[in-house]
Amino acid sequence: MLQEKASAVADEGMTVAQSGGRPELASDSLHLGLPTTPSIPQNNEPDQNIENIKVVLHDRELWKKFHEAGTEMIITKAGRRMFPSYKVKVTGMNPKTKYILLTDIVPADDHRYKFCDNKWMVAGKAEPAMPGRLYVHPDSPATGAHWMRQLVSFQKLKLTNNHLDPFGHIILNSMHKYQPRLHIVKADENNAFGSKNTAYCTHVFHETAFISVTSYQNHKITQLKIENNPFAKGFRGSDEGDLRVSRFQGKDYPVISKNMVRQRLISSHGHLSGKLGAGVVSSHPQGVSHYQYDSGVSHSDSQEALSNSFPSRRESSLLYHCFKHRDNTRHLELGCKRPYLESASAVTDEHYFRSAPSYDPPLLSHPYCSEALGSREACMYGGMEGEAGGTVGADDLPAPSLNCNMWASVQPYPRYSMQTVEAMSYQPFPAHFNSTVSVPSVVPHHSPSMQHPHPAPPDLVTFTTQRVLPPTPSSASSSPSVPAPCDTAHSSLFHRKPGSPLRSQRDFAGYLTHSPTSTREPTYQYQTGLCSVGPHWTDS
DNA sequence: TCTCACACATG
DNA sequence: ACATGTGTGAG
Repeated sequence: MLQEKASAVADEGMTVAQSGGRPELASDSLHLGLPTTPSIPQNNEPDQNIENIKVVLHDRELWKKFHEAGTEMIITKAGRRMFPSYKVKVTGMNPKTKYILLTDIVPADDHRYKFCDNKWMVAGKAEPAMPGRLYVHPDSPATGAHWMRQLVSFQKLKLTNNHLDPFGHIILNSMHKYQPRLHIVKADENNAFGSKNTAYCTHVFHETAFISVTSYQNHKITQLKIENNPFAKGFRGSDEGDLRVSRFQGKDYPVISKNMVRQRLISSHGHLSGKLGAGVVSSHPQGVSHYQYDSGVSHSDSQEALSNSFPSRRESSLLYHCFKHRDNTRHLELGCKRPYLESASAVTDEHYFRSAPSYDPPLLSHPYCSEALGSREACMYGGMEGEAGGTVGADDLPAPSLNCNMWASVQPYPRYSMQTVEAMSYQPFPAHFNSTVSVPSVVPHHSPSMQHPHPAPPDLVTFTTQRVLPPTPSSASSSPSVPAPCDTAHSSLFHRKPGSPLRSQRDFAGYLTHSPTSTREPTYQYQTGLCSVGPHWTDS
């Protein structure tokens, strides 16, 4: 089950994310001695809790190795897991409070890349973002005690390049750079998302950024995968690093792959010196704080540690921000445990990526499906024929039986603004979401222009928050060439339907995304609701 | 660039 | 034994 031991976790270098208003370097030593806010009783101040949560990236050293070489993640039609897998150690939660942990993967910039001369180069403008989907950890919602008990693994999350993916996997464009993010949402029944005190935090470990590919480009990456991924053991050389016996095509003699040869020819080139961004922090009085941490890599010798084959703005730093939703509206129930949802990263228009070194739109609108399902099973999706035993989630859990469809959007915020979440308005999540609603067929992800927003579903949840300013302007801009933070983000949450075997995949064909909002609005809007999806994608 | 069947890996 | 996660290399 757990490949990793808790003890091992503690010792590994990890990037620590911590809130609380003070910036800290995410050095290995940090998370060990940090006191949790002493004066605050965890039981009384939920919002405080979320700020006290610390998250450490598991296996950070491995992530760093990949990062230094320019991490690549394979994306396939059927969905491919990430390796290294995304696992975190969480501390500082209120043991009794319930939280929902989820991840999403947002564009890291607005470029398309190509691998030339053994290095990644910008090859043009990015394709319109895919519908952003969220991967909700299958254990969600669960108590703080549960999450803190052991590593939280998102290893079952899968990436796909199929724009019409029916499995709920996270959809990405090949040859684009992405940044995984972790979101922790307080899901206490007394403070369900959307309620006055609901809060969530977003943690970003920059060493987990990667470029999606359909086949590995950099042989260094291939080797790292082979050397470290147990499933690729078969490709490991007996002793010689590069030699291996081909078991294919009946060959039984040592062979050297093309990649190896190519790689060797090009081999030596350090190139690129990544630069460690200084830890930067900024917080907003209103309750939103947005931190950027240094990776914890020593500034001295490892300047190049961060160098990696692809251009990157902020190497190895951790970005954290926490939002307190201060609205005074009703709240949603959080009873759904399902891994994938639409996220806030979908692109809306051409300006989308333009801005964003800190593409970190506050994402969530998280209307959870109603409670009808209390069990974990209930939340796993149905229609997972392709999935192993119905485990789509991170950890062997049964399929959900919910049928929810959500739609949400987030407005972009200015690049250098501080994050603030102010007003939120929201409407109750439709009850029928729980049941078996026929899901619309496909998302008309009218790519770029969101001019004509998808008609808002009758019942939708809308959160409007005030625009937030990114923490630091150029904070770690080691690469000026990579500009922009995402201006826009909108998210759509996807809910699977109950495990109805027959309807499975097809019915799911659509999740949706689409954001009606203009990129210039000063506020964010999160909307959720049922929506139908259009049949075509203009992918390109 | 991308897709597929394949041998071999985990669990 | 089975289901499923790997990179390969031809197409």
